[in-house]
Amino acid sequence: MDPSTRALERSGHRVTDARRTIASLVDARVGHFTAADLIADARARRQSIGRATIFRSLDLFTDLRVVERVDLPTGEHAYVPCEPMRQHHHHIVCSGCGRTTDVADCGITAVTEEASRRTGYRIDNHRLELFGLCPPCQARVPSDPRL
Amino acid sequence: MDPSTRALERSGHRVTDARRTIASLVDARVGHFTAADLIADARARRQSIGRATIFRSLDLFTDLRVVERVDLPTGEHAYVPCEPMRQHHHHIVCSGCGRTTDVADCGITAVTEEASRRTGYRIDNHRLELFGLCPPCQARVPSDPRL
DNA sequence: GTTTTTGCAAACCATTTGCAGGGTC
DNA sequence: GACCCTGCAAATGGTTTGCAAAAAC
Repeated sequence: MDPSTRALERSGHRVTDARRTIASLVDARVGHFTAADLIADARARRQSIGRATIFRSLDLFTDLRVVERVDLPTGEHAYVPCEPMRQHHHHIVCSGCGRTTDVADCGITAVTEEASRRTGYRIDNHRLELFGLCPPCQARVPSDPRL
Repeated sequence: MDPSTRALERSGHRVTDARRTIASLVDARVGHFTAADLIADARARRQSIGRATIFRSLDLFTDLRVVERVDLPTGEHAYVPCEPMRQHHHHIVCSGCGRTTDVADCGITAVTEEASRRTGYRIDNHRLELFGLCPPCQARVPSDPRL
């Protein structure tokens, strides 16, 4: 059974056709995607799922940590598939192909502690998103910043 | 002359009533605010400014680095007033009062380098946002996580 | 059988655009 | 006077909601 379905069951949510379909659309995706992308995917597959259901399921999957929401530099709201196991991590988003890679804590704790020391804030939460080019995209276009 | 106006002049943009008004609305704000907030503020002051002008001016002020856009954990798009001088910095947003404080590089460069080493990505850009409680808000509510 | 979920359509909200008139340099 | 900027209203795009029917447990 796939992780999304298992997450649904464990959390007491119902396993429905729509949710199964959406989970498989998410699995088929490479890199980040938007709700609109999934809506288009569903239509392309001729699997009719209401727009509202897509949004509702993405919310649910976000709660279950099957996906995570990221805000792209453009302000667009996107989602990335996400290992539910991993506790705390960040995403590197490739601006070439959109693929994302998770990275665990790389010393960010030291940064938040330093910031806290400097400002007196009690820091409860942070968001770190990294943007760049993944190795294949670097190889493909060594010098061209677009794609 | 206030910094926003100076920024307009230096950049060759016209200094208009609408822009002056919006600059003063921004100055009057404490903490982060949305475009909708400014629209409401303008209406409250009975200074009629078209919605479109607010959006256009906020875009312009963002380019001029008079304000900066942040994405709140809720996904809301907000703006924070911002020292145009400071080159690279991040924001700490208080979840109590919304106030924000700038912090310069606190070792984040080491983090991005480490992430790059681990993943092979060429990291071009990053976004770090910190959320927590500012000192006054900690004092006001030592134990209550809300406000 | 009860409760949750879906699909639809409409509502909603934030943001953008086209364009004619008005203001700034 | 030329060009930039504004306001308006309409278009747009993304997201949410109410509700009755359908599905899951």
